[in-house]
Amino acid sequence: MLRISKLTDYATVLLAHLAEDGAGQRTAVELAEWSKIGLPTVSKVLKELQRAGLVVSTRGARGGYSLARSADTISAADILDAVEGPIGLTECSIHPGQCELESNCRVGRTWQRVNLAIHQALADLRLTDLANAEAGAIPELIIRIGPRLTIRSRTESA
Amino acid sequence: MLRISKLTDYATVLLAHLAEDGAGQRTAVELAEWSKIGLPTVSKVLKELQRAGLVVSTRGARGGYSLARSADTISAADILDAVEGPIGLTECSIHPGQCELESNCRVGRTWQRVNLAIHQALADLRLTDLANAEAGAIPELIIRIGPRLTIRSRTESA
DNA sequence: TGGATTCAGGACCATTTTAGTACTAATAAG
DNA sequence: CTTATTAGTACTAAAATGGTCCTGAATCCA
Ligand code: FES
Ligand code: FES
Repeated sequence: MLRISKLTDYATVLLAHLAEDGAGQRTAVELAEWSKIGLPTVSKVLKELQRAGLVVSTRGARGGYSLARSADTISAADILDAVEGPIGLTECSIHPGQCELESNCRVGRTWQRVNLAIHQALADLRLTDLANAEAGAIPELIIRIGPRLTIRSRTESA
Repeated sequence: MLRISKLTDYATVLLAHLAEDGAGQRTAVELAEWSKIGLPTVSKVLKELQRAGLVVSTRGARGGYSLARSADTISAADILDAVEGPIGLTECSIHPGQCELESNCRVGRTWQRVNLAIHQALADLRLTDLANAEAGAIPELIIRIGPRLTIRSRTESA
């Protein structure tokens, strides 16, 4: 359904680790060893995260990576966007007006809305929540599809 | 973010057309001409939809395709599942226990939940809604992530 | 200063997925 | 029997993904 690339999963794992207490700064090598992911791959992911501004890096001896901001302020959507880029839902959503089907097709716009809604929901899901999933501390979410539809979440008392 | 393959988009377009008033039965050729999608591709998509039980087909002269059930009872999730298959969110979700990272990784389960939630939301979004998106008739959605989190949608008065 | 460490930026390749095509068989109508 | 139409499947081409490697730049420290 919703497919998350391996790279994104790696990113989440790594970020979650960086978010741990006292993790502070870690080198790519440390992270690779800890995570059992290949070093080049870890490097690549971290570089992307750096470009996206989710982690800060220090070069040179005693360098490494650490979170750019607190885990509270990093959302699942941030991670997705960072690693997978702002990819459109359909071809048409990228080049509007160029699609032959556009006249017939009323769907594009709706998928778009759904996409947007999901994105917004994920924007409310914090790294903290991802990391502590088992603890179950997941906060309230509000999603809005288009001008009319709202999706809202709240914590149920189990 | 959420990426929908072209094929899925085609499927939606075609289904929406079949759902139109008085559409009844259409041949693959008609649908191809109407939609401006290549005939072989249209064929392929329709065959998949047939296998998934979303459309029924009649062979031979005067044959064609039509919806297997009313557009009310076909959900966005059905379409996704039909065309894209029941693909897991991450590698690990498919082969649990085989992943080296599993010990470190607390994320998998959460992504899983998110995925599930989205799927459920989409299960409440009907073909009817997709087809009439512009009319804005989008109903209430309820999403549940795990035992604790609930995402709920409702129609806002604009 | 110079060497060691560590990230930055690409280029690059292998594999998998996706999209699309083609061909043959089956089924039904007339 | 002939024609219309879907079913099944195999195949190819193109793109995305996952992963590697190399070269250069920053930083630290002796
Ligand atoms: S398929 Fe192009 S606009 Fe819907
Ligand atoms: S990456 Fe395999 S369990 Fe999370």
